[in-house]
Amino acid sequence: MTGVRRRMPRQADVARLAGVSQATVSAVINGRAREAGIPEQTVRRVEDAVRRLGYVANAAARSLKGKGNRLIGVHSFESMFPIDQLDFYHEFLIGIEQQAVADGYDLVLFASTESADGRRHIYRDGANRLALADGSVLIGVEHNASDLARLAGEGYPFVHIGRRTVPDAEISWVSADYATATAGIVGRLAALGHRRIGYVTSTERVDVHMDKESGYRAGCAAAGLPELMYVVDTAQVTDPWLDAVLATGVTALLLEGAEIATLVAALLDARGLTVPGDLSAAVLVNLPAVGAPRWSSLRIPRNEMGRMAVKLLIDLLADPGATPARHVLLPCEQLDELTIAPPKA
Amino acid sequence: MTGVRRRMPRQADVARLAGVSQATVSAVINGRAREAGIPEQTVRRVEDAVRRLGYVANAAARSLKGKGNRLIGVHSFESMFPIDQLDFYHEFLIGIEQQAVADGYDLVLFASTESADGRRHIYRDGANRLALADGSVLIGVEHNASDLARLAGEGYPFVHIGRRTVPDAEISWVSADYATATAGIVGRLAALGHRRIGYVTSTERVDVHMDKESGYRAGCAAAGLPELMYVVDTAQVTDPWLDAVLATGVTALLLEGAEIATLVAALLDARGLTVPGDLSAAVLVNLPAVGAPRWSSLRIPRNEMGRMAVKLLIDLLADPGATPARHVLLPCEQLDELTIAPPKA
DNA sequence: TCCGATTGCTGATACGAATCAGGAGAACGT
DNA sequence: ACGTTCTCCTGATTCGTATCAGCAATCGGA
Repeated sequence: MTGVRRRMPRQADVARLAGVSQATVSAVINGRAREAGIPEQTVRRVEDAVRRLGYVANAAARSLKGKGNRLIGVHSFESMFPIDQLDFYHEFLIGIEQQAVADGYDLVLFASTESADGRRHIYRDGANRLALADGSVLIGVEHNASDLARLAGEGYPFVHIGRRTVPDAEISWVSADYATATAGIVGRLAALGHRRIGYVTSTERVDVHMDKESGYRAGCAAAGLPELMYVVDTAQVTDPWLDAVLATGVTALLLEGAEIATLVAALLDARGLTVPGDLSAAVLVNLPAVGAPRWSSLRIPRNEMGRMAVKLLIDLLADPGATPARHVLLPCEQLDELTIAPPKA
Repeated sequence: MTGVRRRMPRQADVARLAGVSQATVSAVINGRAREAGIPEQTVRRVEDAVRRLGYVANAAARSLKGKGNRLIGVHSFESMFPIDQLDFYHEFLIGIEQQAVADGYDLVLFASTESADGRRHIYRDGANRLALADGSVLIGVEHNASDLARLAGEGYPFVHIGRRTVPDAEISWVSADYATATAGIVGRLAALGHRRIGYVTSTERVDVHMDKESGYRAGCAAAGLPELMYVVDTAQVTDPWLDAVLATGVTALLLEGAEIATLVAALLDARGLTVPGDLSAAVLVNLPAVGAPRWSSLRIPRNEMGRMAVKLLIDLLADPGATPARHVLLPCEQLDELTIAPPKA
């Protein structure tokens, strides 16, 4: 830094130099000169003074006056830049940033609310940090239903990435359309000739799981197939369990997540069964692009979700009165058919 | 959202609820309660009201009054989350976020200043957007010397990631110590027996390049070797050029960046020369962890640089008066010796 | 010549928080 | 009983900008 931080010139200084009032300077600077009926002459005098003094508008004062400060908050319930899941938040952020740029908003990453255990809270000292921004996009795998409910109750505008239902609160969200995607996979398997398609899901029945479940049911119904659901936690995925599953005559399995998939793969491998030779399978999450075993799985449109969340939020901000919660489902592609094939004859 | 979006509560609202004056609320909130002789009783009443209303200080008003708002800006001259260079900004951001969390600051990503051509400016409509944050960390490959000089001239506190010299302005920065790293590689090559070590650098002589050059010179001087510099732009990296280079009897080459390295590799390959069998080589940048050809190269401590930039900035903020610019060089490791070997006998 | 409209501004005020001078009331000393 | 000190606050003002009501001067028309 070169100089001492000398007092910045303000509109009053410009006004004095140009021989007009501060209000006139404001009008000229904000391009309201015509509208305010200020002649070219005066405009030039003011612009000249601005240049001579190197006047720069004070952002704080400006946003204090104006309604918002064109700041969109981004809050996650975990560290935003985790080293081990590089692409998880990253892709959402790309989308969020793109849309923010497009609409002329800046982003505030709320990081300061991390407690000793690494979890992040919206409220600190009982105060809502997010309120600093005009509105916020929340991302989080973890639930923090009470924070969410409170936030919604306060009427603070926010959009959640990922469907979230919280008792006593209507929350706006953007989500991937898991239901349709899951139904689509069931349909695809049915078209290939599968008649008994199983669905292995997790015991934590969070919103995402419920979406997939309803998609599975819809898919089975549409294809006239029986529902064969297996609700397990990872500790239960053992040989006897697999025996029981296979005994039901399934020729294809939908698997909830990477962990279950890995376990099932190991068990199948141990008894010499191949995928998709002996059994078709698809994993209902977005597996990382690189990484050991490849599966038929889903592509979650993270970038689009980020973009849409910001769009939705800006909509919400523009809407002055009370707004019902809004929801957007984005199509979720099936990635490929690596581990899907017609049933064994 | 459930409720109508009511006006954000202000200190006056808190005051009314707590049955005190706005001034008292301000004192309590700023921890000046003792000092102002406000009894525990009243403090608790105020804190209670704050909590009940979900009051949060208005950042604009606060910074208008000359107080900080615990916001650190991050500004890059290009898009912060570019798809093609996933790890470039990302690692800096990890470091920046970590340090910000540690010191209880939030981050503002200044994205809104993107012009149609995708470049980002600090000034928009003549106003310094960054002024919203207490200080900023700037990252950028691109130069925008005039913006930087202006910012420095205004006395706005910022730290640049990457060494930047700008005429007529003293800029604080954090940089990788390219000079020492380069000298180290020269030394290592000399120790392996190389007597003629060439240095291929780019015609854009920006600060980073100058650092490496001085390291190269220092390394040569220390080892008593001649300086063999080749300043080229990529269009010049052709067969005749390589002939000329090899004619000088070099047994090892330092290469400025990935692009030059790729071109040189292709030319060497075409004439059946191997690296490091026939020629040792090292690339003086941080090559991506994954990607086709592996080279001996540098590891730039991006995480640490991000952390240090924030630390430095917070120091700067704490220092009230005029501060001379501060500079930090972080050690920059040589990654490995993949393409370095003793000279051919 | 007087009325109304238009031009070209200005003064006052609000935004929300911080700060400072000061003041009411209680407690204490003499 | 009266001055002094303390405790616990409050009112008024400030930061720099935006906005709005309004005003003086000029002009056009009848």
